[in-house]
Amino acid sequence: MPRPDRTEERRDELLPVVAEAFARLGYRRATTATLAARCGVRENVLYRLWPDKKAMFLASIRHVYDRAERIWEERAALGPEGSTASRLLEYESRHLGEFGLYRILFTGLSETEDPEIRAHLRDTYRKFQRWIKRRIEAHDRLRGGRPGPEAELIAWAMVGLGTVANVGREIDLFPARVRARLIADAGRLLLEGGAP
Amino acid sequence: MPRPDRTEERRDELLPVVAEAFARLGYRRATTATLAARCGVRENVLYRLWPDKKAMFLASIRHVYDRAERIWEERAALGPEGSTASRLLEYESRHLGEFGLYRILFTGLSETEDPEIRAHLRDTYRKFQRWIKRRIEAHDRLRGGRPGPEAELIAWAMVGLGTVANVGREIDLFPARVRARLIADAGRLLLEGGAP
DNA sequence: GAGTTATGTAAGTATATACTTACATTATAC
DNA sequence: GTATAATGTAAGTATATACTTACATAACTC
Repeated sequence: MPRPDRTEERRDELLPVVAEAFARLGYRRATTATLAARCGVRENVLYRLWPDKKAMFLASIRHVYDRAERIWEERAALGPEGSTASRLLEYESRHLGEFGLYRILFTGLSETEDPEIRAHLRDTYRKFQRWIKRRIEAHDRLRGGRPGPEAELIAWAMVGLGTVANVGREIDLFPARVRARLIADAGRLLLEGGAP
Repeated sequence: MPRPDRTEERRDELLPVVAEAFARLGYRRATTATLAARCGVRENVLYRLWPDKKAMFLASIRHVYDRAERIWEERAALGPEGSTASRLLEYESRHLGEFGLYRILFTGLSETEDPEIRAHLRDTYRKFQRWIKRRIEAHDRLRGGRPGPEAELIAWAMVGLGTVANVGREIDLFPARVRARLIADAGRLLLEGGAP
């Protein structure tokens, strides 16, 4: 009898490394050679786990999103539901984008001509926004109706806020202090709709 | 005597085409071959106008930003100073990112390991934010103090709003109607600080 | 231990891509 | 018209990159 197939486990081991490389380098610059090197294996090992580079990238996006969401869920569970939204804002203002979610979504945006990548990005952005939206709605239910645009739009604006904050960190647009206030203050304005 | 040097004029003729290609395809996918083809010339003609591909890209960023700013200035000049900010919001909600500014900045973000590109992106984002900030301040002066975060932060949040709106258009995250409301409603909330 | 298949190693291939070179052609000043 | 340098054409080069193939080795079941 042959030795057992550990393909599944091997994928789970290597995917975080691959995802990190994609997030750091971007889709194009993360060559299969560098991916393999970072994993400490040869290229063909990766090709036994995924059919091609694109599949590695799509799996990476999924992985990074799932991990980020898991962390948020954990943070959310730490306090009462109604304050989840503001606590996450506070949390994000400190640990901004440390899961590489923004980064990997960004690099994907240069590949939007590929329909599969495009569809995958769309799904992920939508999941992201829906997650935020649900927290805003919970916040509204407990705090009373929020004046101003509905949660749908505010959630998208929050995605934008996180995005610019991450770009800012990426290329040193502003000091960390400004970044934290950006998330916290502008975020609160969006969340509370200008109410005191 | 030799024929006169038209290098300068040639650059001005080809730069819009090159910039468009970079904005559409991204830095990596815009190969020198495609750039030349779109310009209707051979590659070496481009290399006589710019030392390398990176220089073409940097010039393109400059070009796209300058053109976008010129358009905004024209729109701004159409009405009283204090309402410039809201009029531009309204304008942007309609003609969103038609100058490719967001697009070309985005593609550049995958190349931030190159110090020159990084510095150039930083400069451009800052110019962009400062321009918006000045309009917000003018708006504040005429409408009376705005409650909430200072113009500095709001201007960055606006950049984020524009960014997410453009990403949304790029990969069909939401229908055009939602996009317009996103810019208009969330934009107004940021601008007015929740005041009626 | 033998048979079987997963796993690792090393090298190879076809293509794409940034950039160059050699040379013919053209437009201008005199 | 002619000298001169700019401009256009065509091909070439060195390298990088996604993906493959051939083969040795290791681990598991019986």
